[in-house]
Amino acid sequence: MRERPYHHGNLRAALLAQGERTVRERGVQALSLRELARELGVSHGAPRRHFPDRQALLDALAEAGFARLGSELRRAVDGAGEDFPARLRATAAAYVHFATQDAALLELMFAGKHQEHSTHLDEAADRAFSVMLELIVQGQAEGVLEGGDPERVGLVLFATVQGIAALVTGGMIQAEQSHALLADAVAHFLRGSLAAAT
Amino acid sequence: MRERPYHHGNLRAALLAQGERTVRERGVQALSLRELARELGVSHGAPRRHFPDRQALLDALAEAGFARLGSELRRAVDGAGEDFPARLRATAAAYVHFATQDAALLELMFAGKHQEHSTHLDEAADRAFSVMLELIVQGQAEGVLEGGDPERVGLVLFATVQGIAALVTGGMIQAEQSHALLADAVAHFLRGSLAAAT
DNA sequence: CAACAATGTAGTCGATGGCAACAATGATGT
DNA sequence: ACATCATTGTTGCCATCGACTACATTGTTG
Repeated sequence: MRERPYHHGNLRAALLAQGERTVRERGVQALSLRELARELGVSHGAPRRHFPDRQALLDALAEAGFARLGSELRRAVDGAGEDFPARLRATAAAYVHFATQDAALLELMFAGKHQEHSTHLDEAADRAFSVMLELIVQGQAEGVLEGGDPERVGLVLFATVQGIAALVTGGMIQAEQSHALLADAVAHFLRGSLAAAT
Repeated sequence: MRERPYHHGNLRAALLAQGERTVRERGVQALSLRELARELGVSHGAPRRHFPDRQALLDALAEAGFARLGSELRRAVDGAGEDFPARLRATAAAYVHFATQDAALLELMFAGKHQEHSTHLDEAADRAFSVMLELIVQGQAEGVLEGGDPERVGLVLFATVQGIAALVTGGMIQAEQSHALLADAVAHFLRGSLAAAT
Protein backbone atom coordinates (compact mmCIF):
# COMPACT_ATOMS: atom_id res chain seq x y z
CA MET A 1 0.00 0.00 0.00
CA ARG A 2 1.75 3.15 -1.18
CA GLU A 3 0.81 6.48 0.26
CA ARG A 4 -1.69 7.53 -2.37
CA PRO A 5 -0.81 6.45 -5.86
CA TYR A 6 -2.62 8.49 -8.45
CA HIS A 7 -4.11 5.36 -9.80
CA HIS A 8 -5.96 3.24 -7.32
CA GLY A 9 -5.06 0.08 -9.15
CA ASN A 10 -8.29 -1.82 -8.82
CA LEU A 11 -10.94 0.78 -8.20
CA ARG A 12 -13.61 -1.17 -9.97
CA ALA A 13 -13.21 -4.21 -7.76
CA ALA A 14 -12.93 -2.04 -4.68
CA LEU A 15 -16.13 -0.21 -5.57
CA LEU A 16 -17.95 -3.49 -6.00
CA ALA A 17 -16.65 -4.89 -2.72
CA GLN A 18 -17.38 -1.80 -0.68
CA GLY A 19 -20.69 -1.32 -2.46
CA GLU A 20 -21.78 -4.85 -1.67
CA ARG A 21 -20.87 -4.22 1.94
CA THR A 22 -22.88 -1.02 2.11
CA VAL A 23 -25.88 -2.62 0.44
CA ARG A 24 -25.75 -5.48 2.91
CA GLU A 25 -25.47 -3.26 5.95
CA ARG A 26 -27.63 -0.29 5.05
CA GLY A 27 -29.65 -1.20 1.98
CA VAL A 28 -29.66 -0.17 -1.65
CA GLN A 29 -31.05 3.30 -1.13
CA ALA A 30 -28.13 4.12 1.18
CA LEU A 31 -25.58 3.41 -1.51
CA SER A 32 -24.02 6.69 -2.61
CA LEU A 33 -21.34 6.93 -5.27
CA ARG A 34 -19.76 9.88 -3.53
CA GLU A 35 -19.67 8.20 -0.16
CA LEU A 36 -18.16 5.13 -1.76
CA ALA A 37 -15.48 7.30 -3.32
CA ARG A 38 -14.73 8.94 0.01
CA GLU A 39 -14.45 5.57 1.76
CA LEU A 40 -11.96 4.44 -0.85
CA GLY A 41 -9.96 7.67 -0.63
CA VAL A 42 -10.68 8.72 -4.16
CA SER A 43 -12.31 11.76 -5.68
CA HIS A 44 -16.03 11.90 -6.24
CA GLY A 45 -15.68 11.70 -9.98
CA ALA A 46 -13.47 8.64 -10.10
CA PRO A 47 -16.19 5.95 -9.99
CA ARG A 48 -17.58 7.38 -13.21
CA ARG A 49 -14.64 5.86 -15.11
CA HIS A 50 -15.84 2.40 -14.17
CA PHE A 51 -19.58 2.86 -13.89
CA PRO A 52 -21.19 5.53 -16.05
CA ASP A 53 -23.97 6.02 -13.57
CA ARG A 54 -25.34 4.68 -10.33
CA GLN A 55 -27.55 2.13 -12.03
CA ALA A 56 -24.54 0.62 -13.79
CA LEU A 57 -22.94 -0.05 -10.43
CA LEU A 58 -26.17 -1.59 -9.15
CA ASP A 59 -26.34 -3.80 -12.22
CA ALA A 60 -22.77 -4.95 -11.70
CA LEU A 61 -23.52 -5.67 -8.05
CA ALA A 62 -26.54 -7.72 -9.10
CA GLU A 63 -24.47 -9.67 -11.57
CA ALA A 64 -21.80 -10.39 -8.97
CA GLY A 65 -24.58 -11.40 -6.60
CA PHE A 66 -25.88 -13.99 -9.04
CA ALA A 67 -22.38 -15.38 -9.44
CA ARG A 68 -21.98 -15.76 -5.70
CA LEU A 69 -25.48 -17.17 -5.27
CA GLY A 70 -24.76 -19.74 -7.97
CA SER A 71 -21.55 -20.88 -6.34
CA GLU A 72 -23.18 -21.12 -2.93
CA LEU A 73 -26.01 -23.20 -4.34
CA ARG A 74 -23.53 -25.39 -6.15
CA ARG A 75 -21.53 -25.89 -3.00
CA ALA A 76 -24.65 -26.80 -1.05
CA VAL A 77 -25.92 -29.37 -3.49
CA ASP A 78 -22.49 -30.89 -4.00
CA GLY A 79 -22.02 -31.39 -0.29
CA ALA A 80 -25.39 -32.97 0.38
CA GLY A 81 -24.81 -36.56 -0.63
CA GLU A 82 -26.88 -38.56 -3.06
CA ASP A 83 -30.31 -38.59 -1.45
CA PHE A 84 -32.61 -36.39 -3.52
CA PRO A 85 -34.75 -34.92 -0.73
CA ALA A 86 -31.57 -34.10 1.20
CA ARG A 87 -30.10 -32.37 -1.84
CA LEU A 88 -33.31 -30.44 -2.31
CA ARG A 89 -33.40 -29.33 1.31
CA ALA A 90 -29.75 -28.33 1.24
CA THR A 91 -30.17 -26.25 -1.89
CA ALA A 92 -33.31 -24.57 -0.63
CA ALA A 93 -31.64 -23.85 2.70
CA ALA A 94 -28.66 -22.34 0.93
CA TYR A 95 -30.96 -20.09 -1.05
CA VAL A 96 -32.81 -18.92 2.03
CA HIS A 97 -29.50 -18.40 3.77
CA PHE A 98 -28.29 -16.17 0.97
CA ALA A 99 -31.59 -14.33 0.91
CA THR A 100 -31.39 -13.76 4.65
CA GLN A 101 -27.79 -12.61 4.74
CA ASP A 102 -28.05 -10.42 1.66
CA ALA A 103 -31.67 -9.43 1.50
CA ALA A 104 -31.04 -6.04 -0.07
CA LEU A 105 -28.70 -7.53 -2.64
CA LEU A 106 -31.28 -10.14 -3.61
CA GLU A 107 -33.87 -7.43 -3.97
CA LEU A 108 -31.45 -5.66 -6.28
CA MET A 109 -30.90 -8.84 -8.28
CA PHE A 110 -34.63 -9.22 -8.83
CA ALA A 111 -35.54 -5.58 -9.22
CA GLY A 112 -36.40 -5.62 -12.93
CA LYS A 113 -34.98 -2.08 -12.98
CA HIS A 114 -31.92 -3.05 -14.95
CA GLN A 115 -30.65 -1.61 -18.18
CA GLU A 116 -32.27 -2.79 -21.36
CA HIS A 117 -31.70 -6.51 -21.28
CA SER A 118 -28.28 -6.72 -19.77
CA THR A 119 -27.16 -9.96 -21.36
CA HIS A 120 -24.44 -10.42 -18.77
CA LEU A 121 -26.96 -10.24 -16.00
CA ASP A 122 -29.34 -12.68 -17.64
CA GLU A 123 -26.55 -15.15 -18.19
CA ALA A 124 -25.37 -14.82 -14.61
CA ALA A 125 -28.89 -15.47 -13.39
CA ASP A 126 -29.26 -18.47 -15.66
CA ARG A 127 -26.00 -19.93 -14.38
CA ALA A 128 -27.17 -19.52 -10.80
CA PHE A 129 -30.48 -21.19 -11.42
CA SER A 130 -29.00 -23.98 -13.49
CA VAL A 131 -28.18 -25.64 -10.17
CA MET A 132 -31.83 -25.86 -9.27
CA LEU A 133 -32.75 -26.97 -12.75
CA GLU A 134 -30.28 -29.84 -12.70
CA LEU A 135 -31.68 -30.85 -9.34
CA ILE A 136 -35.18 -30.98 -10.77
CA VAL A 137 -34.00 -33.13 -13.63
CA GLN A 138 -32.44 -35.53 -11.17
CA GLY A 139 -35.68 -35.71 -9.21
CA GLN A 140 -37.61 -36.46 -12.36
CA ALA A 141 -35.14 -39.18 -13.32
CA GLU A 142 -35.62 -40.76 -9.91
CA GLY A 143 -39.36 -40.62 -10.36
CA VAL A 144 -40.06 -38.56 -7.27
CA LEU A 145 -41.03 -35.48 -9.27
CA GLU A 146 -43.66 -35.19 -11.92
CA GLY A 147 -42.37 -35.09 -15.47
CA GLY A 148 -42.68 -32.39 -18.06
CA ASP A 149 -40.70 -29.24 -18.59
CA PRO A 150 -38.20 -29.06 -15.71
CA GLU A 151 -38.43 -25.31 -15.76
CA ARG A 152 -42.16 -25.43 -15.22
CA VAL A 153 -41.78 -27.80 -12.27
CA GLY A 154 -38.90 -25.80 -10.90
CA LEU A 155 -40.85 -22.57 -10.93
CA VAL A 156 -43.27 -23.78 -8.29
CA LEU A 157 -40.41 -24.91 -6.11
CA PHE A 158 -38.47 -21.75 -6.68
CA ALA A 159 -41.48 -19.60 -5.98
CA THR A 160 -41.99 -21.30 -2.65
CA VAL A 161 -38.38 -20.92 -1.61
CA GLN A 162 -38.27 -17.33 -2.76
CA GLY A 163 -41.49 -16.68 -0.88
CA ILE A 164 -40.06 -18.07 2.34
CA ALA A 165 -37.08 -15.81 1.90
CA ALA A 166 -39.50 -12.91 1.49
CA LEU A 167 -41.24 -13.87 4.70
CA VAL A 168 -37.95 -13.77 6.58
CA THR A 169 -36.70 -10.52 5.11
CA GLY A 170 -40.14 -8.99 5.54
CA GLY A 171 -40.03 -9.77 9.22
CA MET A 172 -43.15 -11.94 9.10
CA ILE A 173 -41.28 -14.89 10.56
CA GLN A 174 -38.11 -15.15 12.59
CA ALA A 175 -34.96 -16.45 10.96
CA GLU A 176 -34.97 -19.45 13.31
CA GLN A 177 -38.42 -20.47 12.13
CA SER A 178 -37.29 -20.44 8.54
CA HIS A 179 -35.64 -23.84 8.80
CA ALA A 180 -38.78 -25.51 10.09
CA LEU A 181 -40.93 -23.74 7.54
CA LEU A 182 -38.53 -24.68 4.80
CA ALA A 183 -38.65 -28.35 5.82
CA ASP A 184 -42.44 -28.12 5.82
CA ALA A 185 -42.50 -26.56 2.40
CA VAL A 186 -40.07 -29.03 0.85
CA ALA A 187 -41.98 -31.95 2.32
CA HIS A 188 -45.18 -30.40 1.04
CA PHE A 189 -43.67 -29.97 -2.38
CA LEU A 190 -42.42 -33.54 -2.51
CA ARG A 191 -45.79 -34.91 -1.41
CA GLY A 192 -47.52 -32.88 -4.08
CA SER A 193 -45.08 -34.01 -6.74
CA LEU A 194 -45.15 -37.62 -5.67
CA ALA A 195 -48.93 -37.71 -5.87
CA ALA A 196 -48.70 -36.37 -9.40
CA ALA A 197 -45.82 -38.59 -10.47
CA THR A 198 -47.32 -41.88 -9.37
CA MET B 1 -62.33 24.37 -6.36
CA ARG B 2 -61.39 27.93 -5.49
CA GLU B 3 -58.42 29.58 -7.07
CA ARG B 4 -55.85 28.71 -4.48
CA PRO B 5 -57.15 28.57 -0.97
CA TYR B 6 -54.34 28.88 1.51
CA HIS B 7 -55.35 25.63 3.03
CA HIS B 8 -55.50 22.73 0.65
CA GLY B 9 -58.21 21.05 2.65
CA ASN B 10 -57.12 17.45 2.44
CA LEU B 11 -53.45 17.57 1.63
CA ARG B 12 -52.72 14.38 3.52
CA ALA B 13 -55.15 12.32 1.48
CA ALA B 14 -54.03 13.98 -1.73
CA LEU B 15 -50.39 13.21 -0.95
CA LEU B 16 -51.24 9.58 -0.34
CA ALA B 17 -53.28 9.31 -3.53
CA GLN B 18 -50.73 11.01 -5.74
CA GLY B 19 -47.91 9.19 -4.00
CA GLU B 20 -49.52 5.83 -4.61
CA ARG B 21 -49.92 6.76 -8.24
CA THR B 22 -46.28 7.74 -8.60
CA VAL B 23 -45.09 4.60 -6.86
CA ARG B 24 -47.20 2.48 -9.16
CA GLU B 25 -46.04 4.18 -12.32
CA ARG B 26 -42.42 4.96 -11.59
CA GLY B 27 -41.39 3.05 -8.49
CA VAL B 28 -40.55 3.95 -4.93
CA GLN B 29 -37.21 5.54 -5.63
CA ALA B 30 -38.88 8.01 -7.97
CA LEU B 31 -41.15 9.32 -5.24
CA SER B 32 -40.05 12.84 -4.36
CA LEU B 33 -41.74 14.93 -1.71
CA ARG B 34 -41.03 18.10 -3.61
CA GLU B 35 -42.34 16.80 -6.89
CA LEU B 36 -45.45 15.61 -5.09
CA ALA B 37 -45.90 19.07 -3.63
CA ARG B 38 -45.52 20.66 -7.07
CA GLU B 39 -48.06 18.29 -8.60
CA LEU B 40 -50.55 19.25 -5.92
CA GLY B 41 -49.87 22.95 -6.33
CA VAL B 42 -48.48 23.38 -2.88
CA SER B 43 -45.15 24.59 -1.55
CA HIS B 44 -42.28 22.20 -1.00
CA GLY B 45 -42.50 22.46 2.77
CA ALA B 46 -46.19 21.70 3.06
CA PRO B 47 -46.00 17.90 3.09
CA ARG B 48 -43.87 18.11 6.20
CA ARG B 49 -46.97 19.06 8.23
CA HIS B 50 -48.48 15.67 7.48
CA PHE B 51 -45.42 13.47 7.14
CA PRO B 52 -42.36 14.45 9.15
CA ASP B 53 -40.06 12.82 6.63
CA ARG B 54 -40.12 10.79 3.48
CA GLN B 55 -40.13 7.48 5.31
CA ALA B 56 -43.29 8.47 7.17
CA LEU B 57 -45.07 8.92 3.85
CA LEU B 58 -43.79 5.56 2.66
CA ASP B 59 -45.03 3.93 5.85
CA ALA B 60 -48.45 5.47 5.39
CA LEU B 61 -48.53 4.29 1.80
CA ALA B 62 -47.67 0.79 2.94
CA GLU B 63 -50.44 0.85 5.51
CA ALA B 64 -52.96 2.03 2.95
CA GLY B 65 -51.69 -0.69 0.64
CA PHE B 66 -52.42 -3.37 3.20
CA ALA B 67 -55.91 -2.02 3.66
CA ARG B 68 -56.58 -2.16 -0.05
CA LEU B 69 -54.99 -5.58 -0.42
CA GLY B 70 -57.18 -6.87 2.40
CA SER B 71 -60.36 -5.60 0.83
CA GLU B 72 -59.44 -7.00 -2.57
CA LEU B 73 -58.72 -10.41 -1.09
CA ARG B 74 -61.98 -10.27 0.83
CA ARG B 75 -63.87 -9.37 -2.30
CA ALA B 76 -62.25 -12.23 -4.21
CA VAL B 77 -63.00 -14.90 -1.64
CA ASP B 78 -66.53 -13.66 -1.10
CA GLY B 79 -67.31 -13.84 -4.78
CA ALA B 80 -65.92 -17.31 -5.37
CA GLY B 81 -68.76 -19.51 -4.22
CA GLU B 82 -68.51 -22.31 -1.70
CA ASP B 83 -66.07 -24.72 -3.29
CA PHE B 84 -62.83 -24.59 -1.33
CA PRO B 85 -60.33 -25.05 -4.17
CA ALA B 86 -62.15 -22.38 -6.12
CA ARG B 87 -62.00 -19.99 -3.18
CA LEU B 88 -58.32 -20.74 -2.78
CA ARG B 89 -57.59 -20.12 -6.43
CA ALA B 90 -59.59 -16.91 -6.42
CA THR B 91 -57.79 -15.55 -3.39
CA ALA B 92 -54.38 -16.49 -4.70
CA ALA B 93 -55.21 -14.96 -8.06
CA ALA B 94 -56.33 -11.75 -6.39
CA TYR B 95 -53.06 -11.59 -4.50
CA VAL B 96 -50.99 -12.10 -7.62
CA HIS B 97 -53.13 -9.54 -9.40
CA PHE B 98 -52.44 -6.99 -6.72
CA ALA B 99 -48.76 -7.87 -6.74
CA THR B 100 -48.65 -7.46 -10.49
CA GLN B 101 -50.52 -4.17 -10.64
CA ASP B 102 -48.76 -2.63 -7.66
CA ALA B 103 -45.42 -4.34 -7.56
CA ALA B 104 -43.55 -1.39 -6.16
CA LEU B 105 -46.18 -0.80 -3.52
CA LEU B 106 -46.02 -4.41 -2.40
CA GLU B 107 -42.28 -4.16 -2.19
CA LEU B 108 -42.78 -1.15 0.02
CA MET B 109 -45.25 -3.02 2.19
CA PHE B 110 -42.76 -5.80 2.78
CA ALA B 111 -39.64 -3.70 3.04
CA GLY B 112 -38.73 -4.19 6.67
CA LYS B 113 -37.44 -0.63 6.55
CA HIS B 114 -40.32 0.81 8.52
CA GLN B 115 -40.20 2.87 11.66
CA GLU B 116 -39.74 1.04 14.91
CA HIS B 117 -42.66 -1.36 14.92
CA SER B 118 -45.38 0.78 13.52
CA THR B 119 -48.34 -0.79 15.29
CA HIS B 120 -50.73 0.61 12.73
CA LEU B 121 -48.85 -1.09 9.94
CA ASP B 122 -48.71 -4.44 11.72
CA GLU B 123 -52.42 -4.31 12.38
CA ALA B 124 -53.18 -3.41 8.78
CA ALA B 125 -51.07 -6.34 7.62
CA ASP B 126 -52.79 -8.71 10.03
CA ARG B 127 -56.20 -7.61 8.81
CA ALA B 128 -55.17 -8.23 5.21
CA PHE B 129 -53.88 -11.70 5.94
CA SER B 130 -56.80 -12.68 8.10
CA VAL B 131 -58.62 -13.44 4.86
CA MET B 132 -56.11 -16.12 3.99
CA LEU B 133 -56.14 -17.43 7.51
CA GLU B 134 -59.88 -17.86 7.56
CA LEU B 135 -59.63 -19.66 4.27
CA ILE B 136 -57.11 -22.10 5.71
CA VAL B 137 -59.38 -22.77 8.65
CA GLN B 138 -62.21 -23.55 6.27
CA GLY B 139 -60.00 -25.95 4.34
CA GLN B 140 -59.02 -27.71 7.53
CA ALA B 141 -62.67 -27.99 8.58
CA GLU B 142 -63.45 -29.59 5.24
CA GLY B 143 -60.60 -32.02 5.72
CA VAL B 144 -58.77 -31.09 2.56
CA LEU B 145 -55.91 -29.41 4.42
CA GLU B 146 -53.72 -30.89 7.08
CA GLY B 147 -54.54 -29.82 10.60
CA GLY B 148 -52.43 -27.97 13.11
CA ASP B 149 -51.73 -24.27 13.49
CA PRO B 150 -53.50 -22.56 10.58
CA GLU B 151 -50.79 -19.95 10.49
CA ARG B 152 -48.16 -22.60 9.98
CA VAL B 153 -50.10 -24.18 7.12
CA GLY B 154 -50.90 -20.79 5.67
CA LEU B 155 -47.29 -19.71 5.59
CA VAL B 156 -46.38 -22.36 3.04
CA LEU B 157 -49.28 -21.31 0.87
CA PHE B 158 -48.55 -17.66 1.28
CA ALA B 159 -44.88 -18.14 0.53
CA THR B 160 -45.74 -19.88 -2.71
CA VAL B 161 -48.16 -17.20 -3.82
CA GLN B 162 -45.80 -14.43 -2.82
CA GLY B 163 -43.01 -16.22 -4.68
CA ILE B 164 -45.07 -16.39 -7.85
CA ALA B 165 -45.72 -12.71 -7.55
CA ALA B 166 -41.98 -12.17 -7.21
CA LEU B 167 -41.40 -14.17 -10.37
CA VAL B 168 -43.78 -11.96 -12.29
CA THR B 169 -42.50 -8.66 -10.97
CA GLY B 170 -38.92 -9.86 -11.41
CA GLY B 171 -39.59 -10.54 -15.06
CA MET B 172 -38.77 -14.23 -14.81
CA ILE B 173 -42.16 -15.17 -16.18
CA GLN B 174 -44.72 -13.31 -18.25
CA ALA B 175 -47.89 -12.07 -16.61
CA GLU B 176 -49.96 -14.37 -18.85
CA GLN B 177 -48.07 -17.40 -17.59
CA SER B 178 -48.81 -16.48 -14.01
CA HIS B 179 -52.33 -17.88 -14.15
CA ALA B 180 -51.17 -21.26 -15.33
CA LEU B 181 -48.34 -21.32 -12.82
CA LEU B 182 -50.71 -20.30 -10.09
CA ALA B 183 -53.10 -23.09 -10.97
CA ASP B 184 -50.17 -25.48 -10.93
CA ALA B 185 -49.02 -24.26 -7.58
CA VAL B 186 -52.44 -24.37 -5.95
CA ALA B 187 -53.04 -27.86 -7.29
CA HIS B 188 -49.62 -28.84 -6.05
CA PHE B 189 -50.38 -27.38 -2.65
CA LEU B 190 -53.70 -29.15 -2.41
CA ARG B 191 -52.18 -32.49 -3.42
CA GLY B 192 -49.49 -32.08 -0.80
CA SER B 193 -52.00 -31.16 1.85
CA LEU B 194 -54.41 -33.88 0.92
CA ALA B 195 -51.70 -36.51 1.13
CA ALA B 196 -50.88 -35.27 4.61
CA ALA B 197 -54.49 -34.95 5.75
CA THR B 198 -55.64 -38.41 4.73
C1' DC C 1 10.24 9.17 -26.42
C1' DA C 2 6.19 10.91 -28.45
C1' DA C 3 1.57 10.20 -29.05
C1' DC C 4 -2.51 8.29 -27.07
C1' DA C 5 -5.61 5.78 -23.99
C1' DA C 6 -6.89 5.01 -19.36
C1' DT C 7 -7.72 6.72 -15.01
C1' DG C 8 -8.27 10.17 -11.45
C1' DT C 9 -9.27 15.31 -9.97
C1' DA C 10 -11.77 19.61 -9.47
C1' DG C 11 -15.51 22.42 -10.21
C1' DT C 12 -20.29 23.18 -11.49
C1' DC C 13 -25.38 22.48 -11.98
C1' DG C 14 -29.98 21.18 -10.80
C1' DA C 15 -32.61 18.50 -7.61
C1' DT C 16 -33.56 16.54 -3.21
C1' DG C 17 -34.64 16.05 1.95
C1' DG C 18 -34.60 18.23 6.08
C1' DC C 19 -34.86 22.24 8.89
C1' DA C 20 -36.23 26.95 10.81
C1' DA C 21 -38.54 31.38 10.71
C1' DC C 22 -42.59 33.39 9.31
C1' DA C 23 -47.60 33.96 7.48
C1' DA C 24 -52.37 32.81 6.84
C1' DT C 25 -56.25 30.41 8.33
C1' DG C 26 -59.35 27.98 11.47
C1' DA C 27 -61.04 26.84 16.16
C1' DT C 28 -61.96 27.81 20.83
C1' DG C 29 -63.25 30.08 25.01
C1' DT C 30 -65.06 34.00 27.14
C1' DA D 1 -67.53 39.63 18.76
C1' DC D 2 -62.96 38.96 19.38
C1' DA D 3 -58.54 37.62 21.35
C1' DT D 4 -55.82 33.66 21.62
C1' DC D 5 -53.84 29.64 20.07
C1' DA D 6 -53.22 25.50 17.17
C1' DT D 7 -53.12 24.02 12.44
C1' DT D 8 -51.52 24.31 8.07
C1' DG D 9 -48.93 26.37 4.38
C1' DT D 10 -44.80 29.42 2.60
C1' DT D 11 -40.14 30.88 1.98
C1' DG D 12 -35.43 30.57 2.40
C1' DC D 13 -31.44 27.99 3.67
C1' DC D 14 -28.06 24.04 3.89
C1' DA D 15 -25.69 19.67 3.03
C1' DT D 16 -25.67 15.94 -0.12
C1' DC D 17 -26.30 13.67 -4.24
C1' DG D 18 -25.88 12.28 -9.29
C1' DA D 19 -24.46 13.83 -13.54
C1' DC D 20 -21.59 16.48 -16.47
C1' DT D 21 -17.28 18.99 -18.20
C1' DA D 22 -12.59 20.50 -18.38
C1' DC D 23 -8.29 19.29 -16.93
C1' DA D 24 -4.24 16.49 -14.82
C1' DT D 25 -1.62 12.40 -14.19
C1' DT D 26 -0.17 7.93 -15.30
C1' DG D 27 0.46 3.80 -18.24
C1' DT D 28 1.03 1.85 -22.85
C1' DT D 29 2.37 1.38 -27.36
C1' DG D 30 4.44 2.23 -31.71
